[in-house]
Amino acid sequence: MPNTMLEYSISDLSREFGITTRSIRHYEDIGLLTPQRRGQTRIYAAADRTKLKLILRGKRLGFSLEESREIVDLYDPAKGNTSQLKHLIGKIQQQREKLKQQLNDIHQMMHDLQDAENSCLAALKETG
Amino acid sequence: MPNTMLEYSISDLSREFGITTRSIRHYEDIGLLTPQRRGQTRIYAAADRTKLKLILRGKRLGFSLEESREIVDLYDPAKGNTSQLKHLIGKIQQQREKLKQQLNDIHQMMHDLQDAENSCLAALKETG
DNA sequence: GACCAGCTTTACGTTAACGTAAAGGTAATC
DNA sequence: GATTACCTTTACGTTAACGTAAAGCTGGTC
Repeated sequence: MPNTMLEYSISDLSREFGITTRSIRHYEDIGLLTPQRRGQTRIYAAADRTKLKLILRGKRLGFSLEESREIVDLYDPAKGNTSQLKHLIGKIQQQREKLKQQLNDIHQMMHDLQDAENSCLAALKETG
Repeated sequence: MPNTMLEYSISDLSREFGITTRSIRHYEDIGLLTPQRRGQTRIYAAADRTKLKLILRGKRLGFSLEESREIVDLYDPAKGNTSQLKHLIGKIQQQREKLKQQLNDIHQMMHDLQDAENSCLAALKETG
């Protein structure tokens, strides 16, 4: 149902992603989403849905909405002149560096979890 | 200087990690750190420093302080009876699942960044 | 003994990201 | 035509994670 549709209501999206309509409207309030209107009712297109996915992925990675804006802006850039393009590539590289740091942190944490589990298992074997 | 020391002042730690003393005291307020005292002055041991590292790593991964508490609690657990140990292993597994989701998100985002960069580079070749 | 650097507590202020309530419009259904 | 199920706007409230200011103790130095 979700991916082949042409348009979505606000509750379609709220149901699909398990968030409130208030959140979706909030993202619009700060300019992260700009859905069409039919009368006064919001109509979301596939591109809006994609942006919402990017926002929520950002949230899972601990991004603020302003940080997610950078990601969303990369999704439909102005495609202007050369210097803008080079600026964009710079932004992309920045995001990469941030993700690399997070990858590093995750690996460290995974390692620590392994240590913790090992000592748990050892303690279990001692006790019997 | 940092790693071989026996004790640290609050400003030692704030300097090393680039955070304010207010933050460090805040972590103590909510029970994430419990340094010794000399008089009324806080004295931090290596274990406190390690906990602080865990907290800050959690922050970089978007963990709330309450979520980081789970990680810190894994670092020096009560090591009680069998059922507590099994509970602990459950917690560890939960953290692993969360990190796996984050790994997934990072890989997706890396992929998207690659796409974005490619279309930038393509646009640059057209123009230039 | 005045001064400074660094420590302390208390307490009110701030920002992000929504939650929640109030009041009302619209369109299909019983 | 009244109920139901959506949608809307406006606006005040809430929580986490500190920021910031005020006021004061403490130990060394000029």
